[in-house]
Amino acid sequence: MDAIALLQERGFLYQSTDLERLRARLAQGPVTFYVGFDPTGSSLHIGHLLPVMAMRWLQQCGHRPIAIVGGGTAMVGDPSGKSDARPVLTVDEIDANARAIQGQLARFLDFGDAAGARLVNNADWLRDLKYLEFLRDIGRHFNVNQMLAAESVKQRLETGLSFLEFNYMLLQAYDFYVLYKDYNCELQLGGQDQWGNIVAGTGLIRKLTGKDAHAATFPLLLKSDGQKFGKTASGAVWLDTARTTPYHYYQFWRNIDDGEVTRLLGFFTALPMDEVRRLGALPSPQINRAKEILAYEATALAHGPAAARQAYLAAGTEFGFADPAGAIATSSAVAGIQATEAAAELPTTTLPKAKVAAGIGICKLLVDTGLCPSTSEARRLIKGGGAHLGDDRITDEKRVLTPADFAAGPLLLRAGKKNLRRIVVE
RNA sequence: GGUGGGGUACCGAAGUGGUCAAACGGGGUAGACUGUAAAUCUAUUGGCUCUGCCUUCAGAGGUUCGAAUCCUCUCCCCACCA
Repeated sequence: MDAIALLQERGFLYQSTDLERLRARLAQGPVTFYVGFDPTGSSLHIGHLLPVMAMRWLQQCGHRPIAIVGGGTAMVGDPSGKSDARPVLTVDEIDANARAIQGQLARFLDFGDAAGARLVNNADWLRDLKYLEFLRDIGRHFNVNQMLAAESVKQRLETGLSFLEFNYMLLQAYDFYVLYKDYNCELQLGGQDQWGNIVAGTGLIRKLTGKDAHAATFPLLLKSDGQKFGKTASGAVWLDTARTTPYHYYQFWRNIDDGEVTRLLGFFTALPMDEVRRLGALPSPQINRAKEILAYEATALAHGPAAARQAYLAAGTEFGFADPAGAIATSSAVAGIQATEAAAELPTTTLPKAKVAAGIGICKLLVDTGLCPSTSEARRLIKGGGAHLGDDRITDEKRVLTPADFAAGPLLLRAGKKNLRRIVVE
């Protein structure tokens, strides 16, 4: 299949170097391409996912992904599209982060055999750079006037940026050159805010080798109201299950705006596009089925079908299923899950018997279960009428739970509509 | 290096001796309405053993009955000049 057509149809392409040449090159045979990831955190989040999905498609089309973690560049800081410089990390932190990130990428990409995806750390060639040699061989090819014209730099010129940050473009261009030279990497992909840095790379390659490399960018993912995508209440939605449970991951996708459904199905699921368009166009209440499918598919990709199934059942048990009769056709595996098999896969907290016998304050319980970050927050929640025990609203913040409360079995403690915890005594 | 202006809660931004846990906006959370949506409206938004107490206004000292507000030193940022 024409990889360009596929990416275009799914909405992945924002801008690129000569598209027809790129298309022709991709049709010719396997192309090695790369995307840079920032190792300043130990986990990817949903904001990183768009490039990852694009890499996945390209790999399935027979091309070879390189994920490069900026171990060297992370020690510098990047002005692109950010109002502030990045934090500077130690070598050990960066290495640990890189390993964690590779583990997450492995769920989406095949790192398997020699022809599989690769993870490369640019520290391998940046750390030993000699300044004078770099200036002489690389620096001479950069025109400061052009660099200043780059949008990412322009913005920072208003607040000021250091020479060190300004150099980021050279380093990223150099990365591309090294990959081109040593890894036969012909294509760089990145967010649209990276465009300046990316074409700096193709420019450098042309000057140094006379050859043309390719480049393309992804659109910036924003919610329809212009807010940043992938942020929720508790911050980013992470791929690390310790930070964002599969259930919450599922819930993030399940609660997406109506208007985003088509776009997100295209980006974050592997469903055929005609189905994506059909699902995204579903009218008012049925659109919820499309969101369930999106949530299931996205969770299955990130955490596996078993976790996705559990999340789907847990959420459905709590909030109801959008299409229990299966009236809406879909090729998604979610169709095979019977709503009736809904087991209570709810997040559960177990309390020791002795603790309950002594009586446990409701505020303390809210905090212990992780539903509230502090006692004050728990009190506020209760005052605001957002705390429920089963179907009963909790009105007394001093309420103490005793064994009698558990006589009828496990209790369901809820903070707001969407956060709940099953409480079991043993 | 010089001169001037700044560093306030999640972010932006008021406050310039007591009435300041600190206006206002954004963001978050909760409630109502709904479709586990959006929009809207309302409440809330440092912590706690909560009619009170404790810790916050870059950091460290000091003045004062009392400081985010005054003084001293330190660190960082910005603008202009060199």
